[in-house]
Amino acid sequence: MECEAAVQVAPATEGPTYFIGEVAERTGLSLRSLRHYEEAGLVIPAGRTAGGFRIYTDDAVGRVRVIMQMKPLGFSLEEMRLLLSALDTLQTSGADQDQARETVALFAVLAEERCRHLREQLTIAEAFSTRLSSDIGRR
Amino acid sequence: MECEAAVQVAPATEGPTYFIGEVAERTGLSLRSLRHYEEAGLVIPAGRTAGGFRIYTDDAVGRVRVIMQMKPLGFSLEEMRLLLSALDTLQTSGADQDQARETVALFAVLAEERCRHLREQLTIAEAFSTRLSSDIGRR
DNA sequence: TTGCTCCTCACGTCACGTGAGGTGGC
DNA sequence: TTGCTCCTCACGTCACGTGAGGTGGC
Repeated sequence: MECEAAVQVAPATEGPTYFIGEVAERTGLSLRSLRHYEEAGLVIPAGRTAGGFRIYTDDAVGRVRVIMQMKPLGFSLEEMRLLLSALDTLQTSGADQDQARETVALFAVLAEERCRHLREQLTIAEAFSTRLSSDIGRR
Repeated sequence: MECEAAVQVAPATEGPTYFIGEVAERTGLSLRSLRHYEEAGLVIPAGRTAGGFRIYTDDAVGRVRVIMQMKPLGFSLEEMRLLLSALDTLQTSGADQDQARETVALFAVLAEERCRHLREQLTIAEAFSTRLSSDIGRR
């Protein structure tokens, strides 16, 4: 086997670290989803062990929670990536603050739209549920 | 080309008939979705023209509307097929009335569960939307 | 050393989207 | 006859699920 650059990265941040299974347990997601989120550039582990095990920090868990909040609103992983990136920029007080603020503002508008849509769907769903119940009773 | 049994089926039921485009317009679905629902056994056209055009009746439009109500609740097409079939049985007063009623009752329970879940998701989504708005304001 | 956890492919699935190339309806 | 609508493949996409075969962590 070639030396696949199994770099052991000591996480620069302090605090507890987790293997993928612990993150899955804390969030209720599958291992596959977490790996898929890494592939999509959404939740990158802070490092890897010498053996290749993903090392996550609390920051990663926080990002997963944002993803789980965006899911019901029907955002794509690519959209989530954009928002998470913008939120990062706002937090780290780096460059492109204005750009990031604009992106977050855009998502705030989108989120409200989707909330309205979700409320409509709930109304439809409740009507459907009621209809089914009455269908049973009818003879 | 072999005689592919291009059977011209005069719809037995009375009332207006539609080509697929008209059904799409009335329901807001794509042509592809309607064809997919036929493949899945959900919405079968009442017949075909000699040239192979799908002929839909108002009954089909009704079935599509049920599908669109079930969508927000996250039911699979297979589940929708089961429910539509059971509702058909209840309406046509044919055999297996009890079985059909049981199926509808099951779906009524599932629908209520899903409604609760949808309400939870809405709550989460609204909290997320609020958070985004406050993130913009913060400096 | 034994298990349990983790790893990377890589194909499968569900509900369609999206052309390509051809033909019917009025 | 001209257009617009419809037809059937058939491959693509998105967000993962699901093994297969192998190895790390304690």
